[in-house]
Amino acid sequence: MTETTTDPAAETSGKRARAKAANRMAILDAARHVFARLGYEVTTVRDIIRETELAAGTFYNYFRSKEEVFEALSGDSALRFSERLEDIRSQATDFETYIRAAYRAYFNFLAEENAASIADGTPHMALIGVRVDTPELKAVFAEIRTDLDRILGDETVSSIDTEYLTAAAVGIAREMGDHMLTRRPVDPHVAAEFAANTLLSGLGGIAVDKPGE
Amino acid sequence: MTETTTDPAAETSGKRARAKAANRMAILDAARHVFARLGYEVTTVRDIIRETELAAGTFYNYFRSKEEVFEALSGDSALRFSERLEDIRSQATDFETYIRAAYRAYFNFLAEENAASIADGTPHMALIGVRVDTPELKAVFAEIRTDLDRILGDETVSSIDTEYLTAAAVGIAREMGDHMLTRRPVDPHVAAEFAANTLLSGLGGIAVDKPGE
DNA sequence: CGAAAAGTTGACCATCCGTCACGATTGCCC
DNA sequence: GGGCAATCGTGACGGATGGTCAACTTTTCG
Repeated sequence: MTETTTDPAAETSGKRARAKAANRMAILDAARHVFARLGYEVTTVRDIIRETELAAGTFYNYFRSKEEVFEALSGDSALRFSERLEDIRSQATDFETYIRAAYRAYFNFLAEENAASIADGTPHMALIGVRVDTPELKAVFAEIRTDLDRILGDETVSSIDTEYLTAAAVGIAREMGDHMLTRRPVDPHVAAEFAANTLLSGLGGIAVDKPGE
Repeated sequence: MTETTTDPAAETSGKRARAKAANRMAILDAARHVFARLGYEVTTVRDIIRETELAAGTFYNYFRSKEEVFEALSGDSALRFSERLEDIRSQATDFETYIRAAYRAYFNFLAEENAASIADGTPHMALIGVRVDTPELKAVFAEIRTDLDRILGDETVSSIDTEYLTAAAVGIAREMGDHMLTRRPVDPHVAAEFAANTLLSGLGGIAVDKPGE
């Protein structure tokens, strides 16, 4: 009984751990706001820490640099999307179903994550001009490729370059996503259908433009 | 005869203009090297200027920041590609011909521009992790969209969302381009064919994988 | 309760950015 | 040629940021 608090993932075990979590969260929140207000490039670590109650030195107990904060934010985002992909993966067994569901999920996700920025006029991080490939993002791409490998392995005999196929699918999503966010109103459904039709049938799939329905 | 040197675009009019051009070129060359050697993010203006014979203050007579140098380099690159697109535009009158030629041109261009980086192991700027949308790049995208507007206007009756179509085409190119550059050997032909088939026919176009020829 | 551990603080030094007064070089007119 | 005005390069300087660290405060736990 020397170790009573053996809760592995206890929500708030001690005062120390609670403060640690709160500080980390405060820095991330401040960073989100400052990035949106000043722009990522010109933001300094001082700008971020000034938005909190903490001292300059404390920042470096949590992150090594401004870039690492960005990656944490971006990583969280990628992780949240990865969870949605999980559901899609388990339910879709053929290529078309998977692709349609994945694009729907992605464009909806993008619209939701940027809902605040869309309401006021704030340009969101995706549109600031830089696009960073974090490890978490690459991990999501790898998951998608694994999914495609599995699905296409069942479906077809000819060998397909799934690395390129994944790249094409991801490229369509990323580039179209930027454009979708600039439109008013933002319509994830239209974007998802367009993207899926393109990847499934190319120009032919989008030219006929759903005759019925 | 008071104005003898009325050459509008004279190559090297005076000593002053020659030095100006040489200095600008020296800074751009130095920047290219330093970006490749140290990485774009950590490079400072001092690092760039130290690679030249110039003083620190002189840098700011030519560029306002490191970012502006990057945009100049990237802008030049976009302009060079735009010239190739010019030829394609004038020759291609249908969608398939245009798309195939454009992808071939792009992936070849990408391979050529990064030939040096491919030879030694230097990771090139496209792969450093950031991707910046310069005005010149956006201009090229706008050109492509105009081309598609014209070609598809002739070809089909149904209205197509050419903004999204351009985004999809561009997204495929950019994302696949990154992957192409990581392969050894770099094969622009394969990449171009894959990209074109995807945009033209979607999965169907790449699954059958050219039976003849 | 008291000592060790963990964490916070803010000052500190090195570095970088962007500016600017000064000096040198060039263009130009007589 | 000679001399003046404009242009441009120079390098030091003020301001600001990055990252560190010794001292201090708070929590944990025996």
